[in-house]
Amino acid sequence: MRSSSITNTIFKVLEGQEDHLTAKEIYEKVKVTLSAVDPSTVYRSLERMVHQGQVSVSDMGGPAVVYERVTRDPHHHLVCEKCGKKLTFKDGQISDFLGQVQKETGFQITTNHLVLFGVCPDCQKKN
Amino acid sequence: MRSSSITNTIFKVLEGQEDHLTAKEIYEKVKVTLSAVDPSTVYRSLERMVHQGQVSVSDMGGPAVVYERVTRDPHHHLVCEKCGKKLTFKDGQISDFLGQVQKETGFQITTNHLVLFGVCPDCQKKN
DNA sequence: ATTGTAATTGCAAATCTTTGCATATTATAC
DNA sequence: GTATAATATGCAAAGATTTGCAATTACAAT
Repeated sequence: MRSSSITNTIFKVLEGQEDHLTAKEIYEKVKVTLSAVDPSTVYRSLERMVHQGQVSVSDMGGPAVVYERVTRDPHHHLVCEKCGKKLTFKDGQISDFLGQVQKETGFQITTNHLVLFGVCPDCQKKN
Repeated sequence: MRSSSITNTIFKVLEGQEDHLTAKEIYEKVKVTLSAVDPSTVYRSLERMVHQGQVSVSDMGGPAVVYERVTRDPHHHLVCEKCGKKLTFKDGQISDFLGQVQKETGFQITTNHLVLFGVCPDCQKKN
């Protein structure tokens, strides 16, 4: 596997960021360092990194899917549809569930960043 | 809630279809009936229908997210990353899991069409 | 029926993302 | 090191999706 300059720049952008970023946001931030970079290059690099499992892509209910660096410490989210509040799960319970699915289906599960949607307690009260 | 002509046409398109459809595919099919319809209208209607819980939207690993009519009989998928093979779960085990999440978090879970990714047994052997 | 209000639609333009192709870069084998 | 093959990049163009705004349509209350 070759290591390209853009790949490294994308990694840095993702690491320097607490939140998840959309493809366009990543392109904007990469452009600060590599001002001549073409959007298509960033989009293609992201696609490659997702395919290689270095980066996860998820629909978090926002206007576009978001990307995040995959780490050794998987986590998952529960997002409130009404107010956007985000809960983060540690992997424990989720991976038990995924392990069970794996056992029953024979599939080797690769999902590493699950996003569930719901309505949080506060928003439930408001109805 | 008012019922628009486009909403009904989209429902018919989704019902007459076994598979999941992308927004663009839905637009193409709606245009057969309503030839003058604007793409933006279809995209906005889909967004509305998702927001109202009539339609689910999921990333199934394809080039774009896909839409499906929500029914009383929820189901979920396990998709092979390598060959695209799709397994369909009945709601049983998944809803147990979601129920548990609901109990632990207080969130009322609205996720009605979960998609997990993995590598199927056949593709595992090929490595 | 008429009026007032809110939701829906079409149009045009903007924005975001993808694709085809030629060039450049990197890795591999000799 | 040189040749060869594979991968990555930029550019331009095409395609998909979103947005702003004005006009239309549906609904509710009178």
